[in-house]
Amino acid sequence: MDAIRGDIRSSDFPLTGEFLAGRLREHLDQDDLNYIEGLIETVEEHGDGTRLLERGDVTNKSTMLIEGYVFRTIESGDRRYIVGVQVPGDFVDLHGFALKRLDHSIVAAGPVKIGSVSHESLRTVMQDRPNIARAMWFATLLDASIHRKWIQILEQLDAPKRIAHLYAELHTRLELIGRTVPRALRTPFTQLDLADMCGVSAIHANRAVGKLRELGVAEIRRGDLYTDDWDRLKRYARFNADYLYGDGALKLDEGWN
Amino acid sequence: MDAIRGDIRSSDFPLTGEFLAGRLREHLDQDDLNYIEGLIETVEEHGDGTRLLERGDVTNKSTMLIEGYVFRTIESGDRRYIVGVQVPGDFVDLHGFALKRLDHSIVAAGPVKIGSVSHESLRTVMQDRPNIARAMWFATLLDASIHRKWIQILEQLDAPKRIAHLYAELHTRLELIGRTVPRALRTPFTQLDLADMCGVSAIHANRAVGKLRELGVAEIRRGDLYTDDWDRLKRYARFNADYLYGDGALKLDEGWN
DNA sequence: GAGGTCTATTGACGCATGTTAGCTTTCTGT
DNA sequence: ACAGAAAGCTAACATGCGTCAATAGACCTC
Repeated sequence: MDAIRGDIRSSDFPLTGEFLAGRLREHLDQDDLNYIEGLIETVEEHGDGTRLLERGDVTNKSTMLIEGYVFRTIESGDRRYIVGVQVPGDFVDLHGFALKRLDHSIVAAGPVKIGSVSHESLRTVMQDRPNIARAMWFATLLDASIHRKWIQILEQLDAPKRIAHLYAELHTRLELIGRTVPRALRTPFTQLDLADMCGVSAIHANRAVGKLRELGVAEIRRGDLYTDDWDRLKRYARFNADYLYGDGALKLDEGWN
Repeated sequence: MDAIRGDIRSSDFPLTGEFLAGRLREHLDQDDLNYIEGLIETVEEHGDGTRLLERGDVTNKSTMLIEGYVFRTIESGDRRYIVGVQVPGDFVDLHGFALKRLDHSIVAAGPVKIGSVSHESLRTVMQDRPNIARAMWFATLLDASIHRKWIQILEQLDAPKRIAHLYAELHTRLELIGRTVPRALRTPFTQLDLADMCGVSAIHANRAVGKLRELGVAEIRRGDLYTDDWDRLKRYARFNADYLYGDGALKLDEGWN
């Protein structure tokens, strides 16, 4: 009975477009970006814990995250497993456009602002805007690359390094959309959230946070991470940003049409 | 210096087409399937351990697995982490078509037969054959769904259940392309392979295999699994096949064009 | 500002898993 | 048939992590 955790406040204020389309920006021209902005039919704000999409749902629209973080979760037994995190500018359920049902749920981590695009509009995009269609496929391939890295992390690292790697990844992803502050990374994650992302118990996540503090790698308080030395943290987590394709990874020079 | 493990024998015998395109089959008509068959320019056989594609490679062709198994691997330090397995009919590097470099390597697990399609041909497909383009996007989305399940498995299950889940998944995937035998599942996997897929040490993989035997869930000998009761094995592994989208998961009724 | 709830923290104990070492079985090539 | 190599197996001990129990701090509501 945690449904009340969510707090829904619809709104329809205009988009600035400033952060719209996130990672897709770098692969699209202004005309394409305006086109995408025009696709967004509704914008909503939701509170922490709101269940935005449910595993098994059949949808007729796709969701873009504009502000905040969301978790991709799979519930099994009475536990929750977080299998992914999205940052502003990410489409969270493009796969719901091509696949019938969703294989996992989408839950707000902290307050979020989301935009919706109807699948009808997306079908038009696929037909008329090959550049945008290509960028959307790219976005889902990037998610898959991140999934593979998470698999490797779970196979390779212990709990403290997993947590450090998570923050290193988020820091780089936020950097790519111009959203970092110098010596910190602010998130609404609880230690239980960290535990569910790293596949350990909440108590062990607490131990891991303590170890990062003890080692002087980072201080994590109520989800916010503080560090004087991102390079050291990234070295500690064996972080290598290649899998995020930050250098313009699309084969732009070889358009499909 | 394990390079000698691979044994390369080129060949150009004709395709039967019988198992071609695997999971894509169910979403395409005969005309589309013939078209795909025509795309395959070369067919090769390779021996166990052959490194088919290297992390960081920039490719100008994509590879379809026709016979055998391949691993998606990431090497780090002196260890290997297996982040995915493909079965016959799977494209193994469609992402290399849209992304510049590969984020992981592809290695033959046992002898394999592979076909190659040039990216030039794929660009034509994207332009002229929306049905096939859609099916290919679907294939990469299905891979992402499987990745998410692996993340959950690593977060949730202990080593014996991970191994059972792996075989349950492969059994279902092979069933979907009509390639199962009644009470067994034959693979060329060593216990070290199982360990690298499950994120445990080889010795612990051995313990886990022993436990499955002891419990009467399954007998695994040199990669081949034998069981009298697949349902029991799947219950033990908490396996639920939804994430494999075996029921015709594409939104066929809503074509893009 | 008092009470309640969620979150963070600590300690004790047990199980899962890693590491090292050595041994046995099976495969492979000659 | 033989020898070497690869794979599988077993035991002993160390560490990571889970569980339970209890407490402390932070935030919210009234």
